[in-house]
Amino acid sequence: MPAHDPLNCLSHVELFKDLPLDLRKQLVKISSHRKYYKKGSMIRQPGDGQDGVLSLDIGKAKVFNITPSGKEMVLGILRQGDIEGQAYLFQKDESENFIQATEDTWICSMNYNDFQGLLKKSPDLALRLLNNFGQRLVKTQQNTLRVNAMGAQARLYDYLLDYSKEIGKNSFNLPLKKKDLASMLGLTPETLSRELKKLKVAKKIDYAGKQITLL
DNA sequence: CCATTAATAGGCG
DNA sequence: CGCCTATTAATGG
Repeated sequence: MPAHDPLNCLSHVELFKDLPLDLRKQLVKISSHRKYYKKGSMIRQPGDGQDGVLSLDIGKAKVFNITPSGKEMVLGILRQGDIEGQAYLFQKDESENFIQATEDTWICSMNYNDFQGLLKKSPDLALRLLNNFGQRLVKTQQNTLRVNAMGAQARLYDYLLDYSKEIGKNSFNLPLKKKDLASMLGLTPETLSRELKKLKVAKKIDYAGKQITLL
């Protein structure tokens, strides 16, 4: 792995990408850069005492929590350039969720207080953060709606359409394991597997393994 | 190889 | 539809 360029790392994050140079330099100063997390290791979990916002530099991670009945509920996934932890701007609590690396992953993180100090200096940054947070809210609401009001096949198909739209391709690889996708959609892996097959038979999609194509 | 995890299939409530 | 179990595929040492 080549030497890490802090400025380059920030360029992966849409939130920071176009900030004035001096602000980005300040961001670099207050960040901890490219912490390595082996595949399968926990990046964060409740009660670990970590705070602040983090950005995923390289790799992939899933955000989830455990339901009262002891089952894992996947809330979402983080891909390159995604940030997580804005919630600490609005509530002082530590993370209630688990974040686990699903691949070998490098994380850059920023201390909460330092980050907030920078926010005060940059209305631009604050505005972007707010928008980013708002987008996430919409996504969360959409998914809640899906889980509550749609049947299994409908919410699976809806998710696929959504994701396809997000990355701008109608053929793609699932960014999660199917069991994790099932968890995120509130399905069992078995149901997901069956509904995928039904969609295939119905000629709405085609797939092989994680490779999905919308028809 | 063996062990573990993921994906799929089939049966049942 | 979820839960359970069995079989198979894929992965890792």
